[in-house]
Amino acid sequence: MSSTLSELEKEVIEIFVRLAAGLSLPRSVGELYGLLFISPNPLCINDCMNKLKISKGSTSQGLKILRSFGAVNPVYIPGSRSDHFEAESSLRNIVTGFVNEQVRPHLENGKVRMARINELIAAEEEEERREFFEMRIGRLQGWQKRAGSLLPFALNFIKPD
Amino acid sequence: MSSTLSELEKEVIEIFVRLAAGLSLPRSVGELYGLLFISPNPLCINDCMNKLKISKGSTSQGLKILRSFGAVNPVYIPGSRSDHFEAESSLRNIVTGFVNEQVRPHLENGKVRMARINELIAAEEEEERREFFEMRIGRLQGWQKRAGSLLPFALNFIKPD
DNA sequence: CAAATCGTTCATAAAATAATGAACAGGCCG
DNA sequence: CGGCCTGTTCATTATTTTATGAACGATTTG
Repeated sequence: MSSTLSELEKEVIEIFVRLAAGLSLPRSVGELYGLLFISPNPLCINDCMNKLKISKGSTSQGLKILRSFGAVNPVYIPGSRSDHFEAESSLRNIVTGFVNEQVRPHLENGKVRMARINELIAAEEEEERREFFEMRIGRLQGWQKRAGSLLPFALNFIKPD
Repeated sequence: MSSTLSELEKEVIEIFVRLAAGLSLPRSVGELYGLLFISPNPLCINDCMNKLKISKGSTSQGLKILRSFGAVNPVYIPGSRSDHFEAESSLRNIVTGFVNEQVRPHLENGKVRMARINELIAAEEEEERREFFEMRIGRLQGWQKRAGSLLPFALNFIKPD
């Protein structure tokens, strides 16, 4: 297997590097996914680090992250001692994994905070101010709820592939 | 006007600080929006920097970013020489602005790249490899298109408030 | 069992990002 | 005009994030 990147590989990897940046994931994570996405065969850690010229640590860490939301799957290769990986190619699976891992926790956390905020508002003496606060926080809660309901909807929109 | 943050303010600001982190925007941007969101009156740069205890530079920069996608609007205050700002409270306006500024450019860019990638694939001699590449890139384009059509749809889902 | 292979972890180095505050430009008022 | 107030910019500093690679435990091989 060639240890340098083809033009095609470079181009595809760049797409995912940019995507990773947009999601504020480390660049190496984008590189790894891009490489695996366009690779006809599953690759092991050594293949990845050689082709991408990144360190073993980054490779191990990056694949761990990718596995954590199911963007990459381990593949058993008979006769090889190393773990191999291939890119999960179902967008839906990846997005679902990503949302569950990285997005939902924040939404949950927000809900908890709201309880405290509502208490604080109730304690406001001056009526006009209290009403303003209630209005704004009401809106905030509306957003939260809407985000919560948009999510499953969006996931559904990404039909089963 | 008090120059220290009330409990309520702190709590609300924290919500937006976290949100900003999620969008990988500077913390100061979250602080500023949170402060304005819960403020009954428009605030000027000096108000903001005093209450948040951040530098003039950060304040100026942060408000610039917030204005860039319409999360904050300038308000004319008769008799004051400083610009004042209030939070835009229409989620839809903010999300639309944010998507147009920070998301769409990436999608566009991706489309451009695809042209080059398709050329590269066409040049692949070995049939089996070429077919694999076509399959994967086809999928990639499917994602792109879907992301493009999900966006306006999601914006619409956020009804006019 | 000794040597080699594999993968992870973690202290450290390097790089990227954000905050600071002084310098500056423009406007306003006396 | 000259001092004063506003807000922006940008070089520098501080902070945070990411990458590196050596050390390690686990596993396999001969």
